[in-house]
Amino acid sequence: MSRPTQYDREEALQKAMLIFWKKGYHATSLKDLEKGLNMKPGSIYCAFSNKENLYLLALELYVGRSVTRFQAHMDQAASPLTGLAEYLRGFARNGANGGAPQVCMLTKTLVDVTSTAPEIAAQAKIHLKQIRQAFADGFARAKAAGELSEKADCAHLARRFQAAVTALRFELHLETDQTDIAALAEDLAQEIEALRSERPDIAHP
Amino acid sequence: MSRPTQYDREEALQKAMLIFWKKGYHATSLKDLEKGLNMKPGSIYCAFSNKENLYLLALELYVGRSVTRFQAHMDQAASPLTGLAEYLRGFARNGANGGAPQVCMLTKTLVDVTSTAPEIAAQAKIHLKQIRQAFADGFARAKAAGELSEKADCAHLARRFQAAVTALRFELHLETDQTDIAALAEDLAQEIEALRSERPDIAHP
DNA sequence: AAAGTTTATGAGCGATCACTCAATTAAAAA
DNA sequence: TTTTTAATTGAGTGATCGCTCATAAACTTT
Repeated sequence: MSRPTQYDREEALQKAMLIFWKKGYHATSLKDLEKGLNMKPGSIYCAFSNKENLYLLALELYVGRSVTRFQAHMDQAASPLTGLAEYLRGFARNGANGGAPQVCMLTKTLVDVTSTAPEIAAQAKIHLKQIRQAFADGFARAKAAGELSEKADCAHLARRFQAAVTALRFELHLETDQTDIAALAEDLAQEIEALRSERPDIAHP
Repeated sequence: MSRPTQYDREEALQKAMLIFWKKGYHATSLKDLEKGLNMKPGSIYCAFSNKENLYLLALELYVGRSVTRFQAHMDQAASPLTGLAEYLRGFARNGANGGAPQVCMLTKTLVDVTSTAPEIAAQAKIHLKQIRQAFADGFARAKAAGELSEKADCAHLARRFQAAVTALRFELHLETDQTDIAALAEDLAQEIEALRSERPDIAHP
């Protein structure tokens, strides 16, 4: 079976993700990665093929974690709709989810590479859709729990929710005052809670 | 007075802005600019000092136009609050303001350069604040017209409005279906109109 | 025309880019 | 131990990066 790898692939990938997330695709050089991963160029290419592929893998890791975190949050929420609203408030609390006060990596990717690396952009759009689907599932749960009107359009609400998340995370990126972010998050959270159906248990006509 | 310049400075600057806006700061090379402006490297540096300075000038041009366009829109609106709501709907209509279906250049800048070109990021934040102030002025006009409660916090509303614009323009960037963008814009516009005070002419207690 | 002044030119600067590959090293298998 | 197999290395690839500067060109003034 020959010589085993010296690095931990998962660990290297996670480091790469953080570097890419912080600096962006174009601004991150192989030198940055060599230093950050503590790997020589040859090893990086042996392990991850090339910069673009490494970036795609980093994106995948990012999305997987995001979805997992969101679902974990929803599972421990008092109710689906409350969970969604709280998810927005959460951005204002800890300084950010996972300790990284930044734009969503997918947003950053799409802004960075849409006109220069279309394949990466296409993949990022797919990932955004995955996350939006997770949000839609959350709204569907709220509907099933009678918190939303039967007529509520979950896909539509999910897009709006994602827009709110995007905007909030962009404010985090700007390092806007904590107070102002909290106020914005509170506004957006209340918009979600305002969707709560007044008649929680009416079946269709 | 010696040899006159061959190029039109304003025109060159506008072209540079469009190139930077499309590709971003890092991804735009001097070659791109040489081609786009039809100027040789020496001339570009003679006219605009360096890439960073040219970018800052392009940003300034962008912001000036954005503010002007917003104010022109507000001046011809039926009422301030209606104008604000219509401004959001406007993004869904023409495919974008000025024919450029993209993220706001300031958003793009901040995502692109915050961790790699701090001076540009700092300037972009100042510009964002300028625009937010223009939005706040719009809300102040609405308040003066009795469309908003006396207690309304214009600065706070302006930040929320700007967040809505950011999110909407990001959707434009994604080339989301026209229908979905229109639905999102309509939602956001209605949130603005929902602020309309039911008692338009009550002075303070 | 000649002198003076400013702009335009583009080959080329050193630095850095993403990336390669022949040589070396380290482990498992024989 | 020897052989086999794969991982690691890092100097070096050509391309491109932002940028410079000596020279040529175009205009006004004398």
